[in-house]
Amino acid sequence: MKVIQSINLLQNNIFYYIFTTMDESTAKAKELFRDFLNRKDLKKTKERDIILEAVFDTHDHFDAEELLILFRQKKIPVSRATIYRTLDLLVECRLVKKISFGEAHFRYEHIFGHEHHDHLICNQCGQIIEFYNKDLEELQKKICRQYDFKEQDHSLRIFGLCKSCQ
Amino acid sequence: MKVIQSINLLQNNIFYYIFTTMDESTAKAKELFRDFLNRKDLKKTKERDIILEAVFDTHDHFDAEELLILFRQKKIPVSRATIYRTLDLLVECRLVKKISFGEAHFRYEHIFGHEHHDHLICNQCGQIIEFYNKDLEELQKKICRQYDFKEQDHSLRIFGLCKSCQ
DNA sequence: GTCGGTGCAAACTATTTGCAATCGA
DNA sequence: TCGATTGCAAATAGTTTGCACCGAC
Repeated sequence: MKVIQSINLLQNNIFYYIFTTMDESTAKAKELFRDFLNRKDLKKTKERDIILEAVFDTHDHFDAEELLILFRQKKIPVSRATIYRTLDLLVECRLVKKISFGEAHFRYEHIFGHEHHDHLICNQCGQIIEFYNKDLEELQKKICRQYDFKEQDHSLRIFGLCKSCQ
Repeated sequence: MKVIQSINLLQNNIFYYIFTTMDESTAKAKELFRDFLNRKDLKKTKERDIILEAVFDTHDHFDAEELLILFRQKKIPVSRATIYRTLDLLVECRLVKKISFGEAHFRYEHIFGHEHHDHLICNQCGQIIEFYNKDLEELQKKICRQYDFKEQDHSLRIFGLCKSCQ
């Protein structure tokens, strides 16, 4: 199911009409984000809306700069500072995950509508392969019990060479 | 077995004599580092020696700034730039591992004389618990085979609450 | 109207780099 | 000797922050 949706931006007396199709999980994420903002007495702004949509449109591990470039290309006026501030909020309400792939900066991925997964990272071409393994999850739970540790999140990254780079 | 060892530093016409005890694994690491430097036609300098020792003295996950502070306290003249440059070399020759615990900077740990291990990280007090699980290693190998992926390294971090913070 | 939000530029943190002086082989 | 290494300070990359203005409720 797709939902047709429009955003109106008024800037320098020019209206920007942006029509996008929004899938169900984006719609659900929006709802959750709205609830989160309400709970925290924060305001719903068009910038936060735009960023959430861009994040859920990207089925990839993006960084803050990439979002900024995307917005500039599309002539959508959202500043770098707002991107960082909004990503923090999205991480706080657990719609987005902040991850480090061993680079000098952070990447993000949306997690709503996605199963938890881990990553295989190719040291040669940089390709990132997502995988999920049930046994692995079980084993980690077992390890946490051993150490009396209450797990909240985890991240397994396997670095090496992908099939085509070997 | 401990080895008594001395380093002489000549700086501003003052000799600094630093006597340290060096355990076997540090001695072995030094040897490996020396070989690495030889292979690469790089020079053995007192700074590189000092940094290697400090790294192997620390049984913890330190960062570059902590090393610098340590050297300043002990009045050992080694610059920040040299610390970063030498850590890169130690990572390259696989005596040291560069890890990210989700902070804005990197940490390092020496790996020689240590079994591979993974980390439980307490979100409350910041404590880092190291663990090793054989089944986990096996399972990861199996996953790599599934994806035709040649593993070179991996890192599993489980974030949550340690026993005393729950 | 009242705060909270935004954009901008400046600040800040971690890290890297250019360069002249110094040092190791 | 001669190129590699060092320390310094400046540059860079990523991110955060102060502040004046703007906008959601």
